[in-house]
Amino acid sequence: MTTSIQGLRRTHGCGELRPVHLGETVTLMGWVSKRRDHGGLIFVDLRDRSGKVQIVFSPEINHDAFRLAESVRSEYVLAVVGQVRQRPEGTENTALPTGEVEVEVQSLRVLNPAKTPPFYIAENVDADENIRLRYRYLDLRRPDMQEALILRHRVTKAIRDFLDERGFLEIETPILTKSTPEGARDYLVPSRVHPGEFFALPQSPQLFKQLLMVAGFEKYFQIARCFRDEDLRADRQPEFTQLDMEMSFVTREDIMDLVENMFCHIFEKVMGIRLPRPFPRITYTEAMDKYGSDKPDLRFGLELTDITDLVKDSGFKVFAGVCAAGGMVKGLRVPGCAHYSRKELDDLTKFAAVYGAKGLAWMALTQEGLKSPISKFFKDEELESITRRLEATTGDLLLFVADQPEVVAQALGALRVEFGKRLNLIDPREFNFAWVIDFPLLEFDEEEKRYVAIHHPFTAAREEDLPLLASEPLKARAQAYDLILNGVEVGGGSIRIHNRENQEQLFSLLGFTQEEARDKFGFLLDAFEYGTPPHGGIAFGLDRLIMLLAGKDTIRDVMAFPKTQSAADLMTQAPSAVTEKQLKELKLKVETMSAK
RNA sequence: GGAGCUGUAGUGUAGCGGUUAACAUGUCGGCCUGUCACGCCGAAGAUCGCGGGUUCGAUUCCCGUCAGCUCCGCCA
Repeated sequence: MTTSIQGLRRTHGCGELRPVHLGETVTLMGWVSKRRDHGGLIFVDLRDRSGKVQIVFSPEINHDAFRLAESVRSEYVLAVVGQVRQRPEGTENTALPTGEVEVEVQSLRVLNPAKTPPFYIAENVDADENIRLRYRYLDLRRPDMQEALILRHRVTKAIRDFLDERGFLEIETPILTKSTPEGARDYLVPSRVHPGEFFALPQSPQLFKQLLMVAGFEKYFQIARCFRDEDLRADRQPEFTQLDMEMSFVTREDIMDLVENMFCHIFEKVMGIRLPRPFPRITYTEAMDKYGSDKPDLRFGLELTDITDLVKDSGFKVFAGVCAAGGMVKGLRVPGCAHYSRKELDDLTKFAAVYGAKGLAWMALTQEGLKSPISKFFKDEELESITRRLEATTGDLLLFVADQPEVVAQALGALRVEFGKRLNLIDPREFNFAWVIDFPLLEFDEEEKRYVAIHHPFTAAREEDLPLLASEPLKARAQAYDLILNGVEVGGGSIRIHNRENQEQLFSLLGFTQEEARDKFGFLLDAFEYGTPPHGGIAFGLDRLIMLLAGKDTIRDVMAFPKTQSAADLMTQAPSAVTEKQLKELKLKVETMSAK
């Protein structure tokens, strides 16, 4: 019995068969999704990439095939030749696109048997992530994983078509590149030819794409793998994919306009959805004030309210003290939660504590009046003005955080999102795009006692804010923009610095000596002296975007072979130790070998 | 670096200071010609993640450790 497909040629995908194929003799190849053995009649759901179809084995059609089918099990790989026929009246399966027809099998070839898989190959597996990742090739056999990766292909295809149409060139940049300061930790690759020296894997193609602008390519894009050796999250993997773009002779408006058009194209082609344009814009300051986040989820309200001015002179020392120390007090009105128990409120306090809040004050507007452990510290008119400011009504719970502005934003911003979910204020079908603009150029890093770039060190300041760089650098705004979707940052970019003087000025603000700047970025500074066009660009986290389109909670579900939270590949067992010989060639010594 | 959750037949779960460790599903055997979560009968399948402690006795309580996940820090 051969296990090759010699002499056979697949004619259809399992999921393609319809009544129009009635009477046709077809050859199908695929996996056994399910076998139902009735003794004298065997049904098999045969699955391939295109879907499933029921095939029927009967001793009256082909006795040998029937006998062989008795030995077939889940995930066996079969080739069958048979005739498409109408299912008998009343036995159609409306749950299956192919449910009106079935294939009466005339001959069967078992191309490969299969061990019993460690979990079901089905739509909704509840299998342990451990097992899914270890047997990733089986996990990826599941229809919803296949759909996610097919969706991913269609998105990248739509992107390439769109950008090609507009004169963009896809150009590759090095994976083995130079380690640079700033930003994330680099993944390092030792050089055998240059012992003791290392390449770094790119955190992004940033510098190369700017140099492509210097080179005169004018419109560049790349679907680029990027690497960052930082701790993982549901939406962060050590290697991930960016849609990276850069353009010459453009303004911020040009870029934003192009990007909006591109997303409309993607959504129309892939999702069949027409996005409203233009995308709303919100300044960084407004986002932080109203939502406590630079990537607010705008699908629901629950805005934060500043009450610093109302409480700074109050008798409540906690609030007044924080205000006197340069802090602020903000409140969040949670509709209909005045009934929260002591325990629920304690849990909210713990929730806020994760984000650094030292406490969480609350007021409940119950039927019996205002309940709050802190109300006794306020005069009636103060309570009155607070509840009025928050537009509170009976049944509402008011939550307050008093702290430095960053802590208040983080803690209340997180509570806002939490209640958005708890109170079902979010429409899961909505795709809410927005731009966040006018980010500050710099922030002060308390640990390193120096300025650091919020976007990256190549971002240009807004023209009108250039003078501020010398006087009050923290007040200078950047020509930077982030694209957010449903509270997730899906992309960010900026107009870049394109002359040596401005770039050197920024490096010096960041605390680089001239020598350091020349050592790390000399090639860029040099390039700026050979006729560099004004340019700017943007990069998108492709994995995150696909995750949102696919309705998944983690980018692992839209990547073929992701890593665990400890940055390991459970299938290949990477990373792993290397031989002494390999180390020797690289002139490397490993200090401690943890025995695994 | 830190916090939390999870870890029990292949898989998903239940359980409890003393059990023959339960249920579903899968697997294996038997029966079954219209099922599609097929049905019926039967069987096998567990070092209760690992190590230590408390206890007469630990899967259960405590400590540690490993793995996975979520989050903070970190990261655009």
